[in-house]
Amino acid sequence: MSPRKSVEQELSREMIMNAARDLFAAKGYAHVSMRQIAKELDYSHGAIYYHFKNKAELFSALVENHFQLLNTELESILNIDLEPKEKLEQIFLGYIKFGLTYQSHYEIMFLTKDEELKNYMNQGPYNSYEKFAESVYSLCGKQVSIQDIWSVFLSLHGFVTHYCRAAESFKEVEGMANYHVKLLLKLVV
Amino acid sequence: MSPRKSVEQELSREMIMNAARDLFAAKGYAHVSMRQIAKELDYSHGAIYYHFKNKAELFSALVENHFQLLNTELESILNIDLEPKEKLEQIFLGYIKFGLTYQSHYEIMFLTKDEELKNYMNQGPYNSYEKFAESVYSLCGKQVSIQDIWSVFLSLHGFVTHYCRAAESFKEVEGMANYHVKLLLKLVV
DNA sequence: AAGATTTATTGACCAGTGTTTAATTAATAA
DNA sequence: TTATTAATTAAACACTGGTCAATAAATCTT
Repeated sequence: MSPRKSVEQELSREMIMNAARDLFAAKGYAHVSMRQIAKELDYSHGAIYYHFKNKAELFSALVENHFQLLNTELESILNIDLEPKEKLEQIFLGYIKFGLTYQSHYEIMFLTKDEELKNYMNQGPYNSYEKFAESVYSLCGKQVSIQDIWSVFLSLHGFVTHYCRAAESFKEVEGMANYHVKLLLKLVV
Repeated sequence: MSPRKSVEQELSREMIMNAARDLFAAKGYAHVSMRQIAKELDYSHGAIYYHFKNKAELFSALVENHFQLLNTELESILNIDLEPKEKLEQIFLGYIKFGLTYQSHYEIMFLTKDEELKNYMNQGPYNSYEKFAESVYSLCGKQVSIQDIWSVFLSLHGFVTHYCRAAESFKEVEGMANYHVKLLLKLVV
């Protein structure tokens, strides 16, 4: 029996999450096994259960993380010193950039179909949208309706979703993204 | 051993596809087994293999079907006697309606992540988009660019995708759909 | 009615799954 | 140095999955 290996860095929740994230994103929740994740890390699959109760909990820890990241990104754009309209544009673009830069995250956050997982999801999507909507609302003055914001959000979501499925990087579609954003901007200002 | 049952209607490709469609849509490709499909039909799992080579082939037969249906729907809207602008609106709305009425189909057509399945997909999505884009182009005159059409398509796609994931019926979101469509219409006329 | 053909059932195979458990070892504290 | 604790492993359990060969029944053909 091969003994517990002596390593400088023990297995950690973070290491597991990093490995799991990529796998989940690439193949989807159902197609990734605990054994695969463990293999990626060069540990035995049982080891993961020391750090996470089960597969679903590991997954939901990822989701939690990703929504935080999105919120941070949006927040930081909000803090840049720009004209409202410019800022709005950057928010739109920032949303797309986030989605396509962290496709793995985005898939997990918004494109998960699995019923079992939905039970593990919390307020994440709702909170992130709230933040987005409030930002947009405050940047456009009053002449924009809640519905308009929602429509714009869905339109951005459509862009990200499509290119996520095609697995294209943000760089590859940056031109298109700029165009899309400029077009949508017309709807709210 | 229970004998082969005598029925007035033998198992057919169509019957299998009908059962499979709903299951695939509800749970996704990976979560549906040949045994489940068979159970739904009250046949043994082996029977399906007489009609389809394997699971992937059954799935791709569905996809083929669904794109045809979408094309037919768009075609029939095109043939209604309406003002260009009205027609355009109906096309947009028709797309959403299709997506949410046949959520099963839509999932399979545009939201399938599975790599294995992608190999089985043909020109379906491309052809359907072509039809959509040409219709839009011809209905708006020349002042609309290819890029604009693509952006609008992605925006419709975003709407459908979101409500597909939430599993809401077209009736439930019809008001929202109308609003979304009217908004997008501003971008092309 | 007999035989040939088509369609279904069964059961087995093998590969894979999430999870739990009992060892077992490495690191740490006393 | 020893005892203790934390981390890891291998093995087992109890499944589910797709696929297919053997077999049987129903139907069609003659």
